[in-house]
Amino acid sequence: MYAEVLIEYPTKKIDKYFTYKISEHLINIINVGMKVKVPFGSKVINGFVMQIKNIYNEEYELKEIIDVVDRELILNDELMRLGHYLQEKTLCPLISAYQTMLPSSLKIKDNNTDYNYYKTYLVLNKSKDEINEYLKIQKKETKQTLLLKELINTDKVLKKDYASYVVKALIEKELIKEVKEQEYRINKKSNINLVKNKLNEEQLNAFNTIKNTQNNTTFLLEGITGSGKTEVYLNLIEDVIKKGKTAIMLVPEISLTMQVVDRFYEWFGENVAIFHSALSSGEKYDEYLKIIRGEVKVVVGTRSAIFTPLKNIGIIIIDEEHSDTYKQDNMPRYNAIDIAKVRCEYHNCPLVLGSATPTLETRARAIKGVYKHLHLTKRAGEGTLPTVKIIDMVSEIKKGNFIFSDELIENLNNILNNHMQAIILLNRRGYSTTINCSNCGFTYKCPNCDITLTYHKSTNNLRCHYCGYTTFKEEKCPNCGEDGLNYLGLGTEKVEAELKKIIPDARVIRMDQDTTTKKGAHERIIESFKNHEYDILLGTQMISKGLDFPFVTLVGIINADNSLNIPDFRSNEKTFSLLYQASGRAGRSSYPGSVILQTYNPDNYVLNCVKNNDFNSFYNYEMNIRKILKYPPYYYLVSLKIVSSDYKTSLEHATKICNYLKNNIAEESIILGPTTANLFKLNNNYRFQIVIKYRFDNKLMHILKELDNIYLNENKVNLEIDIDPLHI
DNA sequence: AGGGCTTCCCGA
DNA sequence: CGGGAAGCCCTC
Repeated sequence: MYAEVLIEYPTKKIDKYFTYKISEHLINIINVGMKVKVPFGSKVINGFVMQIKNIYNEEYELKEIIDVVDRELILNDELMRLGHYLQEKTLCPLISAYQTMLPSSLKIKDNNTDYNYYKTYLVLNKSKDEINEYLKIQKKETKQTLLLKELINTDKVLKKDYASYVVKALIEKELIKEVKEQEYRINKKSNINLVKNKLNEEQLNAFNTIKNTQNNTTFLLEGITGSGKTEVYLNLIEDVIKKGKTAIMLVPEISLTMQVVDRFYEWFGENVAIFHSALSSGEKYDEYLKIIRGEVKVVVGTRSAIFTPLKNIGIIIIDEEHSDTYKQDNMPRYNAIDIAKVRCEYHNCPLVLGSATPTLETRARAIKGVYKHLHLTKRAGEGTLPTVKIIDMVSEIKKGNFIFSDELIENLNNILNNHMQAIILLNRRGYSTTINCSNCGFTYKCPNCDITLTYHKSTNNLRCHYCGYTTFKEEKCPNCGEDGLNYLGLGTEKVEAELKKIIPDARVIRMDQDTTTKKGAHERIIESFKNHEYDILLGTQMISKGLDFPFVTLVGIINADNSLNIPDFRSNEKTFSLLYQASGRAGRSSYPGSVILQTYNPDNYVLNCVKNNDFNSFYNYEMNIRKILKYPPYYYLVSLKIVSSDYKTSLEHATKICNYLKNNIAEESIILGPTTANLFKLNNNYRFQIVIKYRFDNKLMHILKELDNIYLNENKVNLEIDIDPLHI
């Protein structure tokens, strides 16, 4: 017997099958989809068995498969197919497709690590009668006799709960022994006192419509913030489980969605596996084992959870479907929504996309009838939508208010007096975004990237938010030596400092990338804010998503136009969704909420749509722009980035590729570029970009594949092709 | 990817 | 002529 093996080097150059002999003792063990250890060149490396064959015309002598890495963790038929789909759609090496589908703990180089987690228990080593006999002849009660009695009653106890010398003595007397049992690191039980909120009419309607669908329809569940989408999901999954099937639910970022996850544990307890990058590799391994052993019915996780090998899937739900975390921005550049569609087709089950602010693409499809459109227009429970007020910062600055408007301060003070809570959003971390010298014009810039460095006051250093370059800040200008350094631009750190000056009594907690680097930091911040240990939660966009705090009645948004000025065709959409979602954090319980939106463009259409809670108007306005400018959903996009450490090489190849495309792709398709990419210099690499806009182009994929192959063998230039990019 | 082998360039 | 860097090719 012979096996075709795909080697675990994620390079396109060796992304092909290598034939190995299967030795006698492995013939009945090795299966398609298994991970095996093989000799490759001078090394021993892991690979996946892709095919098994009976015959091989011996062109040259074959090597033998050394061993099987794991007998349980294998790619099933569905995942094997998905791998080919990924390769085809994203032009990635097949091996990287399979690598993203399996948790990283399975990619370890040496396979001597046992990821299984054991607990040691103590059990009796003799019959209970014998032990009773022994106890009778003991004169007095000791720790040893107590443990023996305990074991007569309960059969088994945890070793670590008892003093080691007691255990040791009893083991030496051969009265008890140790047993090791494999345990899962994460073990949650469902809540017996679970309160299930009654669904309102709209929720019930959505629930019933989806529940009664037995084919692979895609639904858009468009529900305003606080309309109780999660309750609909929970009921749907409960129903699917009743039917003996399983479910996957994707969320943007688990650490920010812990509130939702806890709700899942309450409902489904040990039937839930969670799956996200913040798990330790051991935890990840355990959760994966539960899934592969068929011990869980529900998987809740981030992007990569879409690949978990649940069998007999009855529904896939993607919450906050507009989130850009569903698209991976390195190889393979896949979108979890596309994968979900393929899997739903395979299992012939419904796909639910939920959001208050779906992407224009999704909504357009729903309106066209490609997806089934369901609406939740009312807040569940007692909540009402907040009132939004736009503040013109141009006139505030004339009054000397550079960061906070009078009205925001006044409202914050009211919040404190009424023992309520507030959220302040500023979508930029650090202290100030630029430091420059008023004397000579010097600006701190990243030596590797084409960007100014952000000043972080707490650590007194300057950082590049793209490549991580860090340097210390001098007291005087490093260029002219004068005392002329100015701090321009606003970050969360500075807002925090200002807030402490203006409202010294307020207890402020800041949440951004800098305060959440440690494991569990998100949860701690959210928990302590929920427990009202703080009055104000200040943070970047990570505080805008899905959080539910009943006492938050004010949301303040500083520099609401920040993200409008990013040069990307989606910046309006991103801004609308960020501000709308952030606003939705206010007034989620019986206390009415309000939102203060500070901007330098008070007349901006997008901001006024946020103010009026009017997604519909925003949608029509933005669709019109997309139509005129020929962007999605009217056109599809492909982005090609040409990257080289040498400026000239990069430009030359960009021009060459551009000409090649112009001569080969469909005439109606549009080519933009080559232009310098958004971050022209990144990590000392010069980046040019070409964008293709097309509607129908049956030659395009073939041409892209061809280009991709040509650039495999170029080592001075890299070509990165992104199909359906989220950003250009 | 990583190792081995070939090629090519420059100083002695 | 020799050595070292750079490029090329192979891995079942």
